[in-house]
Amino acid sequence: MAERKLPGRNHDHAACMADALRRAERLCYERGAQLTPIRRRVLELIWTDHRPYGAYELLEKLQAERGRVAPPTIYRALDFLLVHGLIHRIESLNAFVGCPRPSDCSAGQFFICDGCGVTAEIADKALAQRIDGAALELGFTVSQRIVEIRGHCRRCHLPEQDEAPVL
Amino acid sequence: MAERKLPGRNHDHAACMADALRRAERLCYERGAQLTPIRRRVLELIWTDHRPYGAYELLEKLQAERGRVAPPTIYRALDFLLVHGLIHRIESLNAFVGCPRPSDCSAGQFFICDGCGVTAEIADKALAQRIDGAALELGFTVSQRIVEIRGHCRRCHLPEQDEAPVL
DNA sequence: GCCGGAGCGTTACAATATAACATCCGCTCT
DNA sequence: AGAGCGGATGTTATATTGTAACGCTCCGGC
Ligand SMILES: [Zn+2]
Ligand SMILES: [Zn+2]
Ligand SMILES: [Zn+2]
Ligand SMILES: [Zn+2]
Repeated sequence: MAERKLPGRNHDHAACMADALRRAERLCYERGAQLTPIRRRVLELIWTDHRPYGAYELLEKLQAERGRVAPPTIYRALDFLLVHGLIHRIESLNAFVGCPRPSDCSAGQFFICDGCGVTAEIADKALAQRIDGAALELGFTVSQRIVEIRGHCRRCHLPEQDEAPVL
Repeated sequence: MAERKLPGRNHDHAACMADALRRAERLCYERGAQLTPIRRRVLELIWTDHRPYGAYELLEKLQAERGRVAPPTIYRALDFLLVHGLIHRIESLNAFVGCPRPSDCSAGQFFICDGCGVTAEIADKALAQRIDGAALELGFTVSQRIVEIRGHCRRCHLPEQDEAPVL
């Protein structure tokens, strides 16, 4: 079932982000991976809130702090964070979101609000299994399950006006 | 359950494609939509086989037949075909694949072979419902379900060498 | 005839992503 | 110490994907 929720009114995001950074440091330490200043800072920027950030959005923020930074710098940091499961790529947005559970995130599913951008990751094992079952029937070997559910969170659930998404 | 299969050894693709074109013509006729020569040709190109085609790949083919064609031409045709459900966009590939069931494809799920590119669309209602159930728990209103399963079809199911995907 | 909308041509550009090569720095081996 | 190596980053240029904006044509209704 749903194992995580959309961050609500009383969400302590400062703590949420601090936790995420601590988990990242720990995980990198355990793996002997280097969470360098740039990589760490990109991860922090992504954890600014719970919405996906585009590479060039992150690039601008990094440039604001450090002067000229070229695209490869960002993409390399993102690659590192992706490889270690610290972030996920949202394919339908070309954007990246922090993973709240880097150690066990092989079966994540994303709910993305097209109003405010807030994105929740859940890990519904039964859903993943149902997908694997369908794959089996097809004789298909699964290597990656991309599940991105677009819609509106409770706060943004209005009579569907056209919107300029905050994304 | 799985309602469609990966096209097998005895798949008569000429007939498969002819059917798809007939369905498209019929559906456009019923809706008073114009399946113009360009739109029809783009649809045919997409149905060349069962793998997703990128916009610029289609553009090149169209240019080969008609001389200079600019990107907006392709994207406009793709928009039309998408709006009418005749094709789907594969977000994780920035590419487009024909819909085998244009009249009833709100809940499609895609299995995409990273070896040969072959893509199968199934319509597992229970899977869609499970997603909607999780959404309900989150207080989330679903508008689009993106389910793209990457992996290997039976024919391409080898001991996982690195590959230059045909995609 | 005139208008209005759909379709398409054309130009320019925006947004996203990568290739290729250079530099730096810390480490190990000798 | 000096050579050599690998990982991280800097730098430049370019590839790939997608849109904005404007104008022309055709066709059907009035
Ligand atoms: Zn938070
Ligand atoms: Zn929202
Ligand atoms: Zn076929
Ligand atoms: Zn295959």
